[in-house]
Amino acid sequence: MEITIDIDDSVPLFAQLIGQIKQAVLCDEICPGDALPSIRQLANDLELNNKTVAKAYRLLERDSVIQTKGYRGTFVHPDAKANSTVDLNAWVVTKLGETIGAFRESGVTDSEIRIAFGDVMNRRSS
Amino acid sequence: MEITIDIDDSVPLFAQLIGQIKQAVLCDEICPGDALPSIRQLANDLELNNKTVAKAYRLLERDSVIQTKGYRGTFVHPDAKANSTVDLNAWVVTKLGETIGAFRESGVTDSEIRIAFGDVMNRRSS
DNA sequence: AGTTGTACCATTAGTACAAATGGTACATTT
DNA sequence: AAATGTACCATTTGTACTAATGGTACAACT
Repeated sequence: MEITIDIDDSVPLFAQLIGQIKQAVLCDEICPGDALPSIRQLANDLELNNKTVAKAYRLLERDSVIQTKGYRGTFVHPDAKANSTVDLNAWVVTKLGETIGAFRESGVTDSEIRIAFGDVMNRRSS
Repeated sequence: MEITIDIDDSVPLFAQLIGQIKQAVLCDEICPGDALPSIRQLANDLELNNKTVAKAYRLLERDSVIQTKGYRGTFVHPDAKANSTVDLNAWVVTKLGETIGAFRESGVTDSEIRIAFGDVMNRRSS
């Protein structure tokens, strides 16, 4: 499995990582059960910070593309192939687009939408 | 009708204006058909910039609280009282809260929600 | 002992936007 | 001529977030 990171790309590093690992799963370069390099090791190979790789792994595990088994390492999830095609973000964008579209048609200002968005995001996290 | 603007308030100046005019409508201090001070005049009285007052008037007209009749001036909308209680922003916050709540329950990161939000907002404005 | 994922502490640089200000100009009515 | 709402040009200040970096520490396994 070859992973290439382009620092000059506008796509965030952790996002590039996620994309390439998903791609590798879809192309059968890595199969369910296969072990993935450890966070520290991959970070070292790609000359990235541990946190950057850890962030990618965290997101990949949430999407059930990989499975972390504590001290035993990280492995490709059994349903990785199916879950790599399911783009959670695409669903969020679509759903959010519908909602915001309705606002705009009602004459709500983009500025007001942004403010409301900020309120909603801050109220629940505190 | 007395309007008080507090520069030190965290509430934006134009928002204070909107709130106070709506309040004046609800309290019958100003009634449908009444003339409102012109943008320039009100800005002068309150020591605000023309644009700030114009912004408030623009939003108030969108909400059908006031009615601008070009060169003849600005007047209180016939349905002002009803429209002053309808808070468009509250509806936006509620609806947006439901949508975002669903995202969060699906494990979507706040960060990802923000990114998706940014994508949606930029798609149509450009 | 060494490695695993993970959780805290923190800072830096960059981006994006809100809010407000300022000036100029227009068409149209009184 | 004066006033109306409106539209465009622009800048400044402050905030808030992202992305990435760095360091330290933990419990549990090999």
